[in-house]
Amino acid sequence: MKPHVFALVDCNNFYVSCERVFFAEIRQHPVIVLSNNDSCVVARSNEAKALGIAMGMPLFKCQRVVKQHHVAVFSSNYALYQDMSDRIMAVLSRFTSALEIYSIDEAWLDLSHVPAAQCEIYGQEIRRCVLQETGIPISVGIASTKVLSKIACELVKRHSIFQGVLNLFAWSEEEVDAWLTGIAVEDVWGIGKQLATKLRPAGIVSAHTLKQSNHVWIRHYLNVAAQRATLELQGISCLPLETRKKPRQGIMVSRTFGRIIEDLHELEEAIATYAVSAVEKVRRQRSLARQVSIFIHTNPFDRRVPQYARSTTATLPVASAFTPDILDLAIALLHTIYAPGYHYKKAGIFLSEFQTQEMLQTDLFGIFSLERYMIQERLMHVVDEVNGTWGRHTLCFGTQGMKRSWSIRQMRRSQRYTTRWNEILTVS
DNA sequence: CGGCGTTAG
DNA sequence: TATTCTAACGCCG
Repeated sequence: MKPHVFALVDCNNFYVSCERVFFAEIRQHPVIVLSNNDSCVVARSNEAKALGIAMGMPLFKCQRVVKQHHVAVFSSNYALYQDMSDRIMAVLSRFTSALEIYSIDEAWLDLSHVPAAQCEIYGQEIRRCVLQETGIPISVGIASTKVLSKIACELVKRHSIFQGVLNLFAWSEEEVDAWLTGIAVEDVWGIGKQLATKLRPAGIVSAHTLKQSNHVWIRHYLNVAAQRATLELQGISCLPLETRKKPRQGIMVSRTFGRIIEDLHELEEAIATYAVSAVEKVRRQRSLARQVSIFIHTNPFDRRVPQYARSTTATLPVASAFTPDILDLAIALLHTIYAPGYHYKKAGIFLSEFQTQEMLQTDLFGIFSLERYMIQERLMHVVDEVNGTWGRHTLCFGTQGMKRSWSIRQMRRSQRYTTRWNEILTVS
C-alpha cells in the first residue's frame, strides 16, 4: 500500500493577512485583530508577536505597547475572513481530489498522487497560486501523517529558510529526529499544557522523546489522544483525512454583551437574537433540533457585584427547525431562570439532539401534520433567502428588538469588502 | 448517560 | 472601563 501523503496548508496570521490584503499601508507594520467587543487579541502579525503581545491578551493589558509602537488595531470582521477562506479553499481544491477543511484558516490535502520528490515544488505552486489569487500567504507542511505535517508546518513558520514549504519526505529519519528534538512536547498537536505537565516528570519533553516512548504505556499513563500522537510521530497514520463534512452535533450561539443588562425584556431580545441565529445554522446543515438549552450569567471577573449564573434545558416533543418553535421555548426557559437585580453580562443558547430532515419525514407520518411542517419549512426557506440576499437583519422576529443597544461593540471593524456591494474597495 | 476537563483554532 | 467564541472527544462516576 502506498504511504499517505498529507499536506497541511495553514494561512499565516490569517485575520491579520486578510486585513492587509485591503490595506496596503499596514503590510510592514505591527497589526492585531480583536475578539468581540474589542476585548481580546485573537490575531497578531509577526511584528506584533515580536512586541510581546500575547494571544488572548485583553487589549487593556497591552494598550501601552499598542500606542507606543503604533500597532494597527482591527475589530474582527468575520464576514470578510469567511469569504477569504472560501476563496482559498476553492484554490486548494484544484490541487487535490481530497480536501479536508479543518478550520477557517487550515486545510489538509491528500497529495498521494504526487511523487515524493515532486512534493516540494508542488507545494510551492500551491503557495504561489493562493498568494496570487487571494493575497494571503500560507505555509505548507508535507509528511506521512497529520501530526508530522503539523510539525512540518510549524517549522516552516519558525524558519524562513524553508520559504513557506517543508516536505519531510525529503529528509532522512535522523534529520527529522534532529528537528523533532527542537519541538517542545506541548507543541505536538493533541498534547496540551496538562498532558505536557504529566509527561515532563517521565523525561518526555520534546516531540523526539515522545516519539521514542512506548505508545501502549502512553495510552495507560495518559489517554488515547496522546497514544495517537505518539504513533503519528513514528510515522504510523491514525488520523485519516476526513473529507466528508459531518453535521455539527450541537450548535451554540452566545455573546458577551456590549454593556450590562438588568432588564428581563432586554435579555429576551438577546436570547431571541441568538436563538434565531442558532436555528439558521441548524437549517443550513439540514438538521432539526430536539433539545434547547439556554444560559445567562453575570460578569465573573467583576468581584464588586453579586454573581448569578443559571442554565436550563428542555426537549421539544418533535424536533424542529422552525424558528418560532425554538424561540418560544427559549423565551419560556429564560423566564424560569431570570432573577431580577443582577448585572447580566453574557447569555447563550445551545441546540442539540439533531435529526436529519429526511429522517424526520419518514418518522413523522401519523404523528403530526406533514402539511403544516412543509408550510413551515417553505416559510423558513424564504426568510433565509431574503436575509441571505439583503443582509442578516432584513427579516427579524419582533422579540429580537429593534435597537439592540446591548449588542457587541466594534469600534474598528474594516469594510466587508468582498460581501457587501456598498462596502466594496474603491480605488482613487 | 451526564457532567466535567482538555484540546484546538 | 475593560478578560472571545465554538466544537469535539475522552474519562469518570
